[in-house]
Amino acid sequence: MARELAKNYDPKSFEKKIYEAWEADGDFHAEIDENKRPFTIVMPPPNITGQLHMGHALDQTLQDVLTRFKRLQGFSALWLPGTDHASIATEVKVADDILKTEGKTKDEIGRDEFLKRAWKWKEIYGGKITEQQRRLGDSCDWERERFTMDEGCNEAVVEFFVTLYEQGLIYKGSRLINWCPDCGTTLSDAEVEHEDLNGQYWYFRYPDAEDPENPEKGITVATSRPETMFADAAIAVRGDDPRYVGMIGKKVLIPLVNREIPVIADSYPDPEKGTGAVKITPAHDPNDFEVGERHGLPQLVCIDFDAKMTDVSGKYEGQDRFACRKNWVADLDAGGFLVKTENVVIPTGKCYRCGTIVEPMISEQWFVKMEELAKPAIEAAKKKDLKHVPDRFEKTYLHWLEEIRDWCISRQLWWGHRIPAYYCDDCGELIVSREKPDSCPKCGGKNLTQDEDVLDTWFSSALWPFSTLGWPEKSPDMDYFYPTNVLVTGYDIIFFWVVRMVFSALKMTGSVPFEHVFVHGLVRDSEGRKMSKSLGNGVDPLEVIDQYGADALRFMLLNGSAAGNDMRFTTDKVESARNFANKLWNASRFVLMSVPESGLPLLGKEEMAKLNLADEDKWILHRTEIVAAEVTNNLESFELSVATQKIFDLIKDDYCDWYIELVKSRLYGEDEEQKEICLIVLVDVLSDLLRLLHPFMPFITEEIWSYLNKPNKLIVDAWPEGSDLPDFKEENERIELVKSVIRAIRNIKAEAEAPPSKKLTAVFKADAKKKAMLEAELIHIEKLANITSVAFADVGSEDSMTAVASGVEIFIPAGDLIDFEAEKERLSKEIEGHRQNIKRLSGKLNNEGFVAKAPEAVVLSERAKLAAAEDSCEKLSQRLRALEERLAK
RNA sequence: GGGCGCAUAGCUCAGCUGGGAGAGCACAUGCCUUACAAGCAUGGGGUCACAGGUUCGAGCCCUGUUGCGCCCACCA
Repeated sequence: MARELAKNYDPKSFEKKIYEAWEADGDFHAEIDENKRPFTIVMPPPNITGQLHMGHALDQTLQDVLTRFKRLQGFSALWLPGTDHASIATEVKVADDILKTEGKTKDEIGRDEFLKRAWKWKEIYGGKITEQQRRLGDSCDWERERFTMDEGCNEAVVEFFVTLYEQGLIYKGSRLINWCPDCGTTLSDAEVEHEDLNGQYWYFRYPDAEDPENPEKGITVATSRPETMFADAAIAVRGDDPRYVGMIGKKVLIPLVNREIPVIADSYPDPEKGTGAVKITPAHDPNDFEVGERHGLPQLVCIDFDAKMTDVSGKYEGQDRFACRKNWVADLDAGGFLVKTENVVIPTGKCYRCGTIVEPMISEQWFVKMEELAKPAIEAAKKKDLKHVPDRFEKTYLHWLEEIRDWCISRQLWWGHRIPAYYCDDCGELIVSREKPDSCPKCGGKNLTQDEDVLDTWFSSALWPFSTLGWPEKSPDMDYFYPTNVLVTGYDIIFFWVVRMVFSALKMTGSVPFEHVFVHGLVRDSEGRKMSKSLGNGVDPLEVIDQYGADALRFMLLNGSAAGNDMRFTTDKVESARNFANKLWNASRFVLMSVPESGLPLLGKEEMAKLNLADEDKWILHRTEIVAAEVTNNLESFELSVATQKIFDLIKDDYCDWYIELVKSRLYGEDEEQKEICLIVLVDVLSDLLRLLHPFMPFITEEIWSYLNKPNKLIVDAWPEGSDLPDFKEENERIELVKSVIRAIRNIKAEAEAPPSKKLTAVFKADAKKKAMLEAELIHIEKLANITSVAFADVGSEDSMTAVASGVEIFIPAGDLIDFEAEKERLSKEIEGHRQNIKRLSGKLNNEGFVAKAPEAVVLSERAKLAAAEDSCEKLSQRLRALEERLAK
């Protein structure tokens, strides 16, 4: 062959070139093709603010493997990429950037100008991440790339919002919400992270309104947030709590404030907790809010949106909530109202973006009513229309849906989809509409103002699997590619995103958005810690790619971690993957070097079977076929790491370590016909290996493929689907026998520390059948075990080292190399091993239960093992006795 | 308070529906053998956390225990 592979495997020299060729030729582009079956994955859109990290690398690699596999299988495989506008995260970054570079705040710059900057940001950083994805080898259809805030997505969001509103599933209301004082916006429940903080309970006495000076009277309550006392509306106790039954209906005073509040009976207080009496602050606690609703209590607000105290807090007005807490407690203590304190762990809600402690606030916001929407999503999982892989994650999914509360979707931000609601400036009428109305339908006024707020990012992400395919239009893509097949994502995002996509899709498209949810874990650092910016322990995938190549990184991420489990990133593993790539490179180089200038005839499997194939040819063809079938199976069941391991073994062990070595004698021999035959097989099997490995290591396989004079590129070639080759039973048996004999001889020689240059011969004692098998393969044994000559005899010379392999007794006359004491020990150890094996097996076979109940095949195979062990044991024992006699002399 | 995961070779981890444990790295020994020293060959090393149970048979299924980790939770 004219071209030879470069001497060294250097991924840098071809990865970029290969990717550009794929992209330029449109190999990633999926067309609607009625002759093909569709396969669709919609990519979880990375945030435009982000850099590609190891988590992305894993997530994307998994998707790419599935996509490339299906593409090779002949599907019209669509992997649809895109990025997410990431409302809060981006807004914070852009605002920081403006403050840093221009010294202006968001408000100073104004909404319109801010949005212009944000779009510019998007152009710069959104493009960065897609460049990084190209480095990884992502075979996604860039022609269909989308953005969660592009026109189509906006249309989908408006349609979704208006539809839900019209059906009464979106409402605006004054409810208790999570407020981040730092980000200045509401958060959904999912955006609040819980952390246990050391805190305390303060026990304060609320004096009896009728006898305020009497320290024996009144009610003591515990609180972890004393600063909310200014907004207390009642003290609640259980109606049947004997301690407080007499107080119900009476009034107490908020200490120092001296405002009267009632003592009410409610089911909420738990007599076991605290003092059994609870202060009720409807505007600052979700439970209290509900109690307040039940009893018609006033909703006083003592903390404002900046986390500062309001005017109901008297002299504390304007103080920060935590500063006030400190001062207020001191004042209460001085006033004699502090009964005691108790150190406790307080579960605290924090903003998932900035870590600020979330303040529950009462506020008028937009909500999605969840109960009705959640039901079909629960059903879909239970009916297995939606399948989680591994299935344990279904629990996470169901748990979230079953506990779900109404979803607060309005955000006090600018960067995002603006809520399609309009207010009439004249009469205050609220209009929700797909288009901005010309006039107020109620009063005819022309002055309409759109709601200032934008929607939660996840409100648009929820539509991603279908908004990207053209919905709400009845697009051909929707008909063909939807519902999608697989969603690949980390377990940390199931409730943020997966549940929302499912219920949104069921509502709007009438079907689940994807059939499988393929869940993966986190990539941790080498010590098992989460990679994080603050720890500075993140590993940049691009640096790894620069050093080892994208294929090595991908292979490392895929190999040796079970689905859904976290994995550790170590350079060891990347190196090992790179070494494997190097192995394949060199094996291919060897094959290509051997192919003649004139080329080889291209034969199909059936034609090849008619050639005068050697045993090893048939063996490797068979092995490849078996592994191809297994790997297909593994990939279809999402067992990607098992699949990589099998391909690894096939290439390294079977092809490189055995087949290539077995074939060398013919390749370097004189028989031109045999030379050509083994080259045909070498190339054919190599082609299949490249096909099998391509989804995992796309670059190196495509690069090597380009040297094989194939009519098309590997990426669009075909998956090895199996053929009608016979099973080559006898040939395989012969090769396995040869392998085991070679291993035994190598073992003996290694034990004797014989250098390979030492000329040694071998004598075999074998029955007629095995003798015939071995005679047919002698050349291999001589070459691979480094033996100068082999003879068959009934007994080996006394100064031989001995082993038994598959019933063949092997004698290596080693003369001066033998240390007889060591040889004796070696034999004894070997015999002991066999004896234990015999004991175990015969025990098993003497067990009537086993013989009666175990499958026949198992019994037969155990019998065969026993016979083999007895045979080996017997032969080695004879040998040992002879050795001992000789030593005795 | 509820749920989930993990415990297998010195280290990092595989092990599909139960039929006597594998890989990579590390270690030891011998090799520059014309694809590969980013390599080749060979070897050592495991009561599969513990205790019960089911089964002819358990790393795998059931129950309990211990240790580590994660998630959820309205947090007097």
